[in-house]
Amino acid sequence: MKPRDENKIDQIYQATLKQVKANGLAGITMQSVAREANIATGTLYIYFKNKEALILSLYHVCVKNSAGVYFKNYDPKAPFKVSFYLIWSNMVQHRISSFTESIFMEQCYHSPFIDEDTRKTLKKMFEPLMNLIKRGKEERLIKDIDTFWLIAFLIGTVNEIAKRTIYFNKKLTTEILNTNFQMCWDGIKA
Amino acid sequence: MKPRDENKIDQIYQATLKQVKANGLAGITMQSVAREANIATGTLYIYFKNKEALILSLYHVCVKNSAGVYFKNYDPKAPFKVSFYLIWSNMVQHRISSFTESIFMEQCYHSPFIDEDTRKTLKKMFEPLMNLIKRGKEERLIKDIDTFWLIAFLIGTVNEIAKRTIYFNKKLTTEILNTNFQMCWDGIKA
Amino acid sequence: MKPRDENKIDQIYQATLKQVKANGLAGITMQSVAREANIATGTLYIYFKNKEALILSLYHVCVKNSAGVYFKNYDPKAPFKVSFYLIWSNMVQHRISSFTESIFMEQCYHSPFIDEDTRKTLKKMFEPLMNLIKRGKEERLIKDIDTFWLIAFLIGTVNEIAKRTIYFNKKLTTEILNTNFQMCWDGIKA
Amino acid sequence: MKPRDENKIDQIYQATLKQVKANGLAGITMQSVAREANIATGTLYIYFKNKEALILSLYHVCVKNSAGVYFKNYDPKAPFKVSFYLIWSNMVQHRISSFTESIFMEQCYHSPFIDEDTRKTLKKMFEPLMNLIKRGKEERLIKDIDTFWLIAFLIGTVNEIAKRTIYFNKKLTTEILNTNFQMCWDGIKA
DNA sequence: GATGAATGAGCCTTCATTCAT
DNA sequence: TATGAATGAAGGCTCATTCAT
Repeated sequence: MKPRDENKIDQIYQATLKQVKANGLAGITMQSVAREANIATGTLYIYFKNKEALILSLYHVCVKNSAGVYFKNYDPKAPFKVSFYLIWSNMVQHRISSFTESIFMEQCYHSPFIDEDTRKTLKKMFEPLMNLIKRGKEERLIKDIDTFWLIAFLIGTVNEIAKRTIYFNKKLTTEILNTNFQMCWDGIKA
Repeated sequence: MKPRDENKIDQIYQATLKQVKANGLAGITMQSVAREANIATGTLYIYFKNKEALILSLYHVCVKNSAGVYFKNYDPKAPFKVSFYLIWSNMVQHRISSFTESIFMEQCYHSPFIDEDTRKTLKKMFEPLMNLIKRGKEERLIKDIDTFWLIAFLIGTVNEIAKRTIYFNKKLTTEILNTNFQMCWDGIKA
Repeated sequence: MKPRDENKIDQIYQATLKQVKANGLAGITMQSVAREANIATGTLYIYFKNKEALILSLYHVCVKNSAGVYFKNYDPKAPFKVSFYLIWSNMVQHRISSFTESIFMEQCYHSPFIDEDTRKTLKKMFEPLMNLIKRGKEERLIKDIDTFWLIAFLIGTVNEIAKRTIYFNKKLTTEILNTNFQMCWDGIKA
Repeated sequence: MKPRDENKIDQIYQATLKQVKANGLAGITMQSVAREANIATGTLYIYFKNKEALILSLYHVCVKNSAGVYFKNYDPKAPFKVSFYLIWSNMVQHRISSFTESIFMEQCYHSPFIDEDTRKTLKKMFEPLMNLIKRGKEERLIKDIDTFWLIAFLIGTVNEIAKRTIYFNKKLTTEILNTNFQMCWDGIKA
């Protein structure tokens, strides 16, 4: 299942995301995805075994993409706050620029498509962040709270900032980004 | 004549929520809801015009429920931090205890079932919170940041705490609740 | 199955006819008939065993009504042409004034509701007419053609006059009636 | 790729007509039509948007067919009575040979499937006949009666002859045809 | 008898999947 | 490989009929 026209797979992914954004996960059909991707219905089944495989596969790609972007330019040797700000703002910006993917992932989370196993791989992608947080605690820069909750705090703010930027059609200026970061930092700093 | 069993509506609501939790919004069918509610398929249509009406109606009930609980015991004359803590912990606890409803609302948000209008009514329910935040700023207790982002910060943390409590099967002790509140408060306090 | 409120049966009949006129035989439902008749659905089943029984019963009533009216004031001893004119115009006028019933009967004719037996009873109701025609032939007043076709000719013109009067919203003046009769008479007279 | 089997449309039409003849318009279901046409239910929806579209479409085809046959071999320059006989007997014969279509059209007429517009196009198809009738009046060959009623007379007889030929299983010999025509002609001739 | 809520079989329609070209 | 017509299982919904009140 690795046919030559790799580019066509991306067409299918994009078509799927577009459909999910427009109609929700419940609203996508193989025909509508095919139509959106400008291919025949049957062609979908050359690239993906079935609907579940398509969605699962896209889900994995989205998760991998996220993780990749989150840690872009991350230098484990840079000072803690610099690294933390970098990752935090990477996350915010990626969730905004790839908001369609975020919606898709969110919708998948409780769907029958995603099984428990798939759900857990998500966790592993955040290990670099966990390690950074641990280091912050060791350096006495941030509160001595269970890393689990520190990350919850961090992700929660990131998600909501992204959501609201999109839904309320806000422009996320550097000033606003920094203001939000300030709250987040004040929340975790020792 | 058999009188219309008003409490049957609640049976249907509960059945719907259970199905959504198990299979996602995309996975519910009128038959599965009916089966879960121990009624015939046709009976569903006595109480709700169609599937969309059922979901929309349940959505409204959930939203109304939430707002009601969020501001339970809220006394606008109490000191700011007391009120803020009350509402914040109400939100966390309600989102945990009614997690199924939360999932449902989240899934609805991007579905074709919920229209723009419905989406906006949601906003109004949070006005008491907005007023409290404004008061906090006037009393110089919290940062002078756009209320919009202060609320984003607040809700983001609340959501993620609830999510993780459920998904990772954590017990939310008073200690953990307070630790999380501390982060949130440090984030917004002046 | 002869309950006291005979009047209610007529309500049901009228409601049925009204529904058939509005939506065709395919369009009637027991609930719509009940609603139109201002009774509960269940009540229908007190007066009629089931839907088929209701329709069949109404069909018979309509047929009987027709036959009754067709031969109203008919005196077998009156001169042939007088009798013929009387019956012919009775038929035209009845089919117009009871047009809803005519539609109903026509729609029934090819429906699964009406069986072969029922269909044949219709034939018997026209025996007086057949006898009159035979007499006309004996008196050498009308053509010596198989009575079967003479009646076909007669009924065909009657039906079409009635149909067009209704569909094209014509007013059937005595003049027009007589003009049409003239054609019919010229057609059959010896 | 399997090309769209255009002749399948005719299979569907024939299956529909057969079902209507057997069970009436009220009795047809998409599954029964599909089964009769030896295709899957879903295939019906490739060729017709829905049940209404199928019926409407078939109705139009039937009407067009009729009009085509009615005026077959009609030469406007031929003597009046010749033309009149031609059309009259065309009508009789077509209504008999395509009796299933006739039943279908009749049943449609009062159904919710056929709207007012559709009903009116029917009228236009008879314009050549109307012109012939007018010519007959100008040539003083037929009675000076409103064309509307002359046509009513004509169609009424045609319909009833066809109906009875079928229902009573008669063989329409040339002799019988001519006998009937004689009545019709005597009815309208000046 | 009268009511209308409840039922569930069955209808119309959709859609994941297959298959002939 | 690509196509899209064909399939039929399954979903939303209706409606004849029953039944508790």
